[in-house]
Amino acid sequence: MLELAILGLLQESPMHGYELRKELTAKLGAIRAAISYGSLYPTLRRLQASGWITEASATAADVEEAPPLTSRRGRVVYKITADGKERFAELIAQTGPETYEDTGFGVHFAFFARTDRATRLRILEGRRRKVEERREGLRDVLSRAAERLDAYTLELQRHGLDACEREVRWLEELIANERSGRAPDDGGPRQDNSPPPPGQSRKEPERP
Amino acid sequence: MLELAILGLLQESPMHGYELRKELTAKLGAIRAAISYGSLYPTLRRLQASGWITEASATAADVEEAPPLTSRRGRVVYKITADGKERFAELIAQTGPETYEDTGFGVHFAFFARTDRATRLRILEGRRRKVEERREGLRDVLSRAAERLDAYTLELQRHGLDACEREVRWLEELIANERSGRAPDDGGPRQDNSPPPPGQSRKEPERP
DNA sequence: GTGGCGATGTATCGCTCCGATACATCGGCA
DNA sequence: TGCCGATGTATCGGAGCGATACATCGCCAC
Repeated sequence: MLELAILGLLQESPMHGYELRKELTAKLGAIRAAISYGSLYPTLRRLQASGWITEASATAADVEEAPPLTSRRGRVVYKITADGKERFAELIAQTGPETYEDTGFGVHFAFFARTDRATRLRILEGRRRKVEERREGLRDVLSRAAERLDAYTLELQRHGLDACEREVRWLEELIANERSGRAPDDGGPRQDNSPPPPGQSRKEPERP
Repeated sequence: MLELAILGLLQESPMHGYELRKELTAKLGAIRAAISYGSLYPTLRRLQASGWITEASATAADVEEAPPLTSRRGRVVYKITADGKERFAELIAQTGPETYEDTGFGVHFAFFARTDRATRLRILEGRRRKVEERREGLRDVLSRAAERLDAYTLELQRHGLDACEREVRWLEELIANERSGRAPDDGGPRQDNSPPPPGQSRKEPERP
């Protein structure tokens, strides 16, 4: 998942680790806590070994005349390669079981602007199915096993059930919007060729 | 976290691995997917090595007195020890940063019936703080960095923000109930000294 | 009766990711 | 001048997951 997110961000512009983490946090803040460096750096190394990204030290220009005695460690700027872009396209389009899990879904959704509509629909519907299953599981527990559980546990289940129901409704809306050709926050359908979907975004919405 | 959950469940009755997983799924279904055996068995081994639980093979004789749905199979039944109960009490009362994380909070909450009121309040307030911080982070992104993000990413943030606001409200209610001495789903206050939380539970609510 | 099949049951392996920790540089300001 | 918080790179141990393997049980179709 991290691999996908990193490739997606580097596609927008080259970055060094610290920056990458901040952008990652901003983009994925809704679905997970800040990424750990213990995940980030090893993943960057792996991506580099696979040839999806390259390293371009920023020291040369920055420090050129005064790097002397102290072991000045330059920032390492990572840049996506052509292979990396291919890899991203492959990852973003392929859907497996974990695509519908909380984190997996969130990451895929965060890059929907770079995903084609058919894939978007597939993912939204897969996620809906997943959340519906979870919802049914919670309903079962609440109706069939309620007497075995204490009041706090039941309250937890109720809260979880509520969250599931809300998410399903949210997904239904998104699916309906996709089918009718609207962007997530547009007010209505578009049948003309005016400024495409993005609402207030300055990023290109569909195939970049 | 798994350690705490297993000790908590085994406190109610001895169980074998498969059963434990099912109970775990029922109890924690609202906060996490089914536990993996790749986590469960190694943890059981660790708990056993530490002396918190003991292994009691359920063969012939055992099965006859407790004949649920199973038969005489080479199952391994785990049972909590006195040390294990102490360990559980220690874990359930101690709060660290991860106590307020999604999973950590959920597990602690699921055993609130075995937690004293002061600790319950501490945890609920810590969690509220955590979720509020998350909420502020999302608001910041939505107000300050909105133009940098595409419509889908923004929609994700909005949905996350909504979930945060809801959870804070939920926590406020729970905190108010705790302060006024009500169980999570009771209809009114209690000013006598009858058993604190249990609602309709048949389980003993406080120190067993 | 017997063959298959889904539920029950125990177990391991490789992997991803996290949290803690260490260390170094930078700009500002007291 | 000295301190501090933000920036920045990096590793280590461990928790938990998903895939996989394998064995037994109860039951129903053939």
